[in-house]
Amino acid sequence: MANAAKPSRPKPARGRAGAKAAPVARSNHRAERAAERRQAIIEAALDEFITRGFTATRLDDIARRADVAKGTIYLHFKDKESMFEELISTAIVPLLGRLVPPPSMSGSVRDALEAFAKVFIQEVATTRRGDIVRLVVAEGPRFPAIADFYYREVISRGLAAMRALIELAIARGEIKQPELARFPQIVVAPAIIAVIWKSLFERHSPLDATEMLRVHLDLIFGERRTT
Amino acid sequence: MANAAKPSRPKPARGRAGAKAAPVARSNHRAERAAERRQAIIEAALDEFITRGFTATRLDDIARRADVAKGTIYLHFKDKESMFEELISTAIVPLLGRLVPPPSMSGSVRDALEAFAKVFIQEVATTRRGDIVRLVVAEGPRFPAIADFYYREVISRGLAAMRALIELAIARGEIKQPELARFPQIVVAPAIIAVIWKSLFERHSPLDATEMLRVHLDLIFGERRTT
Amino acid sequence: MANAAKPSRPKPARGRAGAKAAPVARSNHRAERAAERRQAIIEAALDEFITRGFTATRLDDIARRADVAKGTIYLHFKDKESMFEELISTAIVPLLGRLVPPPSMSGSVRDALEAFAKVFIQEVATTRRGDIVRLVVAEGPRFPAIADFYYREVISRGLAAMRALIELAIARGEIKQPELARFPQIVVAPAIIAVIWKSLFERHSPLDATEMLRVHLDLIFGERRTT
Amino acid sequence: MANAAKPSRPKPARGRAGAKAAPVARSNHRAERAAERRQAIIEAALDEFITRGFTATRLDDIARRADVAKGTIYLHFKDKESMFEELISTAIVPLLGRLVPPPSMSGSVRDALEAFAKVFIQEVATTRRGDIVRLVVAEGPRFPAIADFYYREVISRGLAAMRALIELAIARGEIKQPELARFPQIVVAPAIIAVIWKSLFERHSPLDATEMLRVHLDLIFGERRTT
DNA sequence: AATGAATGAGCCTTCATTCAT
DNA sequence: TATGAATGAAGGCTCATTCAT
Repeated sequence: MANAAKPSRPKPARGRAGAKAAPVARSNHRAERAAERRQAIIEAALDEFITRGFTATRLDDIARRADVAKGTIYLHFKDKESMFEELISTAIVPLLGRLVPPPSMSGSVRDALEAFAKVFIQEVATTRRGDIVRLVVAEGPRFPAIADFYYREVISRGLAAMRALIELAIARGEIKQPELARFPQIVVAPAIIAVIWKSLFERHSPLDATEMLRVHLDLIFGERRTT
Repeated sequence: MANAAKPSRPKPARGRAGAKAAPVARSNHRAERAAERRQAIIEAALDEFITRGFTATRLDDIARRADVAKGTIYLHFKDKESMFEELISTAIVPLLGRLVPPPSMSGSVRDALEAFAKVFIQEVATTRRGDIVRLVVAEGPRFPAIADFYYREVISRGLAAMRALIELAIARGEIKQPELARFPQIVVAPAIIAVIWKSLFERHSPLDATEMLRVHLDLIFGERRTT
Repeated sequence: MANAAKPSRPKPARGRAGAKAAPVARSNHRAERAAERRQAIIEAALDEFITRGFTATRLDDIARRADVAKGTIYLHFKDKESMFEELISTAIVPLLGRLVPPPSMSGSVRDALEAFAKVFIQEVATTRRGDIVRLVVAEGPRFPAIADFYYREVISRGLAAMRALIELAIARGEIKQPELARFPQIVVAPAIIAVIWKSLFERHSPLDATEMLRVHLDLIFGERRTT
Repeated sequence: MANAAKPSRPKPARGRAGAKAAPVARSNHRAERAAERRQAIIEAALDEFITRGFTATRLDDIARRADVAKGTIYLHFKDKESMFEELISTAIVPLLGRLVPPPSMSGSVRDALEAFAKVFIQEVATTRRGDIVRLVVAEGPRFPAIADFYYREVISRGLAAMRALIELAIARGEIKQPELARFPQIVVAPAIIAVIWKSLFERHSPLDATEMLRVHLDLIFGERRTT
C-alpha cells in the first residue's frame, strides 16, 4: 500500500532547498533570532514602502532586502496591508515623547521651540522618519486607519501641545499675536514643508531647514537670533 | 489600528448601461470628437489617479469613467506612465498664470498676498487641484520627471515670484524681517499645509483655511486684520 | 517631460508575446469564437475537475487544456469556485428531460424503466456525466450550493417522478410491493452504484451494468426477462 | 447557484490554549506515549480529511487538532500522501470482521441480512466510517492504491460473502431469483445509497435508512415484515 | 479611429517539508 | 523524541498592453 501511485503531479521537492549563506551569529537563541528577523523585515519593508509606496511595493523585494524567505514575512504580519499600517504607526510613536516638550518647562517658550526644531530636524527631517511623513500624506487617503491613527496619536496631540506652548508664550508676552493659538498649524507648517522639500526638491535646490525654522521662530517671536 | 477599512474598489456604476448612447451632437468634426474623447480620458484619469495613486489605478476604470474603450486610451497616450506624467504636468499649468501675481502691482503687498490666498483657496485648496498637489508629493519620488517638472515650472517660479513680493514688501517697509526673503517657503507653508489637511484630516477636525492664512499674514505683516 | 526616468522596475514587455499557433478556423465571427472558447474552457475544466477534484485542479492546467490563456478563463467565470459550481450544475441539466419519462405513458412501467435504464447507461454511466455524479458525491459536502442544486433540480424531481411511476405500477399491478413507493431510492440505487463502480473498480472487475439493472428490474417486477 | 456558501475554514478553536498542559499520566512508558500521539494524529487526520478532502486538508490543522507539533507528524508518516493512504486503509479494517457474517449460520439468511443491515447502520451509516466511504469515492480515482486496497480488502471480500449468502438463500428457497447471485451489488446498493444520502441530502430530506433497508429486504425475500 | 477580447507576466498568499534546537 | 520557525515552490487572480475586427 504505502507506496501508492502518485496522484500524477510531479512533486517538486518542497521545503528548504538551498540553505542561506552560513548564519552570521551562531550564538543567539531562537527568540533573539526571531526578533532580529522581524526587525530586518520591518527595516526592509519601511525602505521599500518609502521608495515605492504601498501598492508598488513587492513582498518579494522586502523579503530579499530583509534576507528572509517570502513566507517568513507572514510569520510576523497578517498581510501586506496590516504590515503597512503597523509599520507606519509604530515607526513614529517612539519619537512622540521627545517631540512634545513638557508644557511646564523652566526656560522660555522660544527655547522650547528651538529644541523642538532641533530634535525634529535631527530625528525626522533628515532621517527615514521624514519619508514616513511623506508616505502618510501619500497613502493616508487610501488607508483611513492610518489617517485616523495619525490624527489621533500624532496630529491632535502634537497640535494640542503646541497650542499650550503658544498660549503660555502669549501669557508670558513672548508672542504678541494671540490669534496664533487658534492655528498651531502655522507654527509647525515650515517644519512639514522642510520634510517634503527634502524628499522632492533637495537635489534641485538644497534647503537649510535649520535656518528656515530659525527665521520662522524669529517671525513668531518678533526678535532676531543668530545661529 | 488592526482593522483598517480596506481600500476596496467601489464600483463606479456609471450612467451608460448598455448600448452606446447615440452621439449627442452630430455636427462635430472628427478632430473635435477626438479632442473631446481625449479630454474625457484626461478628466477620468486624473480622478482615478487622485483617488488611488499611480500604481493602484486601473486603465479599465479610467476607460469606464471616460466612457471609452480601453484600447482608445492607447490612441492618445503611449502607456500608463506617460499618461500619468503628461496629466500631472498639464493639470497645473493653466493655473500658473493666475496664481503668480504681477510683481509690479499698484496696491500693497499684503493685498496682493490676500488675493493670492483667496485664489489659492478657491482654485486649489478646495478643488481637485489640491489633490494633485498631494499626488505630486505622493508619487514625486518615483517619477523624477514629475518632480523635475514641478520644481521647474511651479516651485522655482512660484518661490521666485514670492521672493520678489517679499523683497518689495521689505523695501516698502510692509515687512520688518528682511531674512524672510531667504525663505519664501515660510510664506507659502500654511497654504500647503491647508491643502494636505483637507485631504487627510478635514473629517477629523475641519480647518478654516481662510482664517489660518489671514492669521499667518497678520504674523508676517505685523498687523491685525479682521475678516 | 514625456520620457521620464522609469520608476526603476524594468518593464518586462507585457501583452501578447508569442501569438498562439495560427487560428484553425479563420472565418468565424467574434461571438462564435468566444462561444467556442467558452465551450473549450468548460470541457477542459470538467475533465480536470473530474480527474483531480476541485482543490487539486489548477487553472493553469484548465487553460492549457482549453488552449487559452489563463486570464481568458476570467472573462467567462468569476473565479474557480463559481466556475466549478456552474459547471457541475449545467452539465447535468440538459439531460434531465430525457431521464425523467412522462408519467402518463402508454406502455408498461417496466418498459419505461427499461428505457430509463438504457438512457442512463448510455448517457450517464458510460460518459463523463457519470464522473460528475461521483464528483458531486465527492465535493458536495464542501459545496452546499452544489448539494442544494442537485437536491432541488435532480434528486427531488427524479425521485418524485420515480415515485409516480412506482405508484402507477402498483396501481396497475405490475409491482406487488406497495411500500416500494416510499423509497424510490431503492429503484435507483443500483444505477448509482453502477456509476461509482465504473469510476473506481471497473479495472479490477468489469461490471455489466445493463445486466445488473435488468436483474434489478426483474426483482422489482417479479418476472424474468432475457436480454 | 451563484452565491454558494464559501467552503471557508472554520477555526478549530481547540482546548489547549497556551502552554502545553502537564502530561496527564506520568506512568506511561515512552512507547505508550508515542502510540498515543500516533493515535491522536490518526484521529485528527481522519476528521480533517473527511471534512475537507485530501488536497484541501492542511497538516497544520491536523497537528493542531491532534495537539502535536507539525514536525511530529513526520515522525510517524513519510508524507501527507502516505499518511492519507495508510489512514484510509487502517480505518476500515477493524470493522471488516463484524460486517461479514459467518456464511454457515443457523438462522435464516434474511435474519443474517437484517443483522448486517443493523450493524451497518449503527457502525457505518451513522458514524465517521460512512464518511470514509464517501472519501474513498471522492479520492479513489486519484489514489489508485486506495482504490486497489478497497477493492481487495473490502469490496471483493464483502461481495464474495454476500454472494455466498445469496446462494445459500437461493438453495434454501428463501430467494426466488437465482440471477441475484450474479449481482450481489444489488443487495448492497441501498446501504451505500443511504450512506451517501446522509452526507449530502439529509438536511434536505431525512432518510429512514432502517426502513429503507427493510423494504429492500422485503423486495428481495418476497415477504413483508413489520418493524 | 475605436473597440474589447485575449494575453501572460507578475504579485500576494498558502502550505508541505525540513532541520536547528 | 518533539518542536515550530523558516523555507520557497506553487496557485489564484489581476491588469497593462496588443491587435483582429
